[in-house]
Amino acid sequence: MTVDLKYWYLRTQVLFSQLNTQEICDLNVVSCFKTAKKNEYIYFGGDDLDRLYFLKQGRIKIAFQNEFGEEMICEILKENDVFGAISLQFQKNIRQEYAQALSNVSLCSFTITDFERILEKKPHLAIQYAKKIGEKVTTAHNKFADIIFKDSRQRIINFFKLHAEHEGKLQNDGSYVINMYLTHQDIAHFTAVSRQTTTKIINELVAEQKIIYLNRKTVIIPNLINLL
Amino acid sequence: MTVDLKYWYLRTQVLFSQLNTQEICDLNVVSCFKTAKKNEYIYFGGDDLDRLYFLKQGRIKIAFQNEFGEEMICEILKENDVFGAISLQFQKNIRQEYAQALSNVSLCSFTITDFERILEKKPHLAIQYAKKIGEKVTTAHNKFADIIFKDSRQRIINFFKLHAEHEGKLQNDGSYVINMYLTHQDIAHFTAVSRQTTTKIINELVAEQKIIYLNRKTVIIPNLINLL
DNA sequence: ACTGTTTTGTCATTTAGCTGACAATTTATA
DNA sequence: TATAAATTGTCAGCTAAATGACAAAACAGT
Repeated sequence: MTVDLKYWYLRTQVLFSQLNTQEICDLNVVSCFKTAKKNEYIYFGGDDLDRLYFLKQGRIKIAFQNEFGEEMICEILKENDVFGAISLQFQKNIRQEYAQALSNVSLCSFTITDFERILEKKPHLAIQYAKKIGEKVTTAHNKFADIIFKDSRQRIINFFKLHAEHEGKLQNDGSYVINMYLTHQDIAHFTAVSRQTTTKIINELVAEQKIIYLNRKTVIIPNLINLL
Repeated sequence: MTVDLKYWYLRTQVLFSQLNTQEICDLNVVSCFKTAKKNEYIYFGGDDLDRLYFLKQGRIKIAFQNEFGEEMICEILKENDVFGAISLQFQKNIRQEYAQALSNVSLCSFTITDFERILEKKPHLAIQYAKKIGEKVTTAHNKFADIIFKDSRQRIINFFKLHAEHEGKLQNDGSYVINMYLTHQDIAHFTAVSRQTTTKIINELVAEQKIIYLNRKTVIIPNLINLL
């Protein structure tokens, strides 16, 4: 990869957008660019416990598996999101967590020591980083409340709401068109509902015209308010 | 409060421990000290959405309520923990979250703008802060996996394990003595188990001698390995 | 167009844990 | 020390959703 392309990569990463060329250059010294194909693992279990990843393009999921291989999806991340050793510490207890590409992805990564060295020099970057991580806490707590307080139907409805907000393109008529790259099984893992129940509920929502599956990859939500 | 006492307060806060006197002095200008009695709310719903709190002493819980007033405990925090507007952004969607004192507490708080101004000048502090927040994400994700993968018994066992690690005093014989300031109801809210089931399971664990309730305020865990 | 694989659809059965209801016990307060 | 309040103990009945087991449909690769 050329140096120019590396500049461009980092410059267009929102978190790093306010750095000047010299600063970007400093970053490049220790940065590492990478692409991965759909379904590839970025890290799995004990891999790279000291690495921090910035998603440049594509979608990945952060998930856990239990001893029976059952999956639970914590987060679905898109461009400009960060994952990996986000607490900038070597993580021992994280062996059951992994990151897997949901599409072809491109990303860059740093070791936590390199990244910390950079943050030492760029307080503003450190603040932006702290904000990003803080948002993750809020997201996690909200998802938590969802699981505890809401039944399976409400959780799946909430999934479509969130997905419309993150992935949907708002049309003139107020509807959202969503590129649906997740299967029922994925949605089930994200909402902590069984696959069968997920299918049943989605079909109910389709029957109620609250969501429309044009095909397996395209969903329309005619009215987000009416969905809830 | 005297200036000297304020110094002491901040100096002994782990996060601020590496600052020199001048820097502490800078912090003091915008800091705000406060105490609260047991059961008092530090913030509730839409209160102080732009404030960040550092717990100096005591215990507080971060919890949510649903529309029926049912509670769910996200986190139980002790000295040196941080809470409130941790993402350093005015939080709109956080109205159902609140912080309540589980004991008499003392804490200091900053507005997010004041705190950010300080972080701008102290990159190291910003990094320490980011680490602290990062740990919250890990904690939340682990708790998540717990709720999804484990049954009520395992969740309650895990609660006692965590509580032993955070609150227990390790004895010579390998047992932990825990100051138990939480009721069955609190444990139920923390583990997302009903109060009745919590009581039943705790009594099972007591019968199995895995935990010993000396009285309602003192629990002994003879052997942490054996508990799991 | 054919064929294997993935995804979705459906249902009968089972179950973990909630709910409500009340008693017993412990702790706080007058 | 008496009384009220909070906490814990117990149980029968209920229910949301998981499970397992297939069938149908859609999709992907050749």
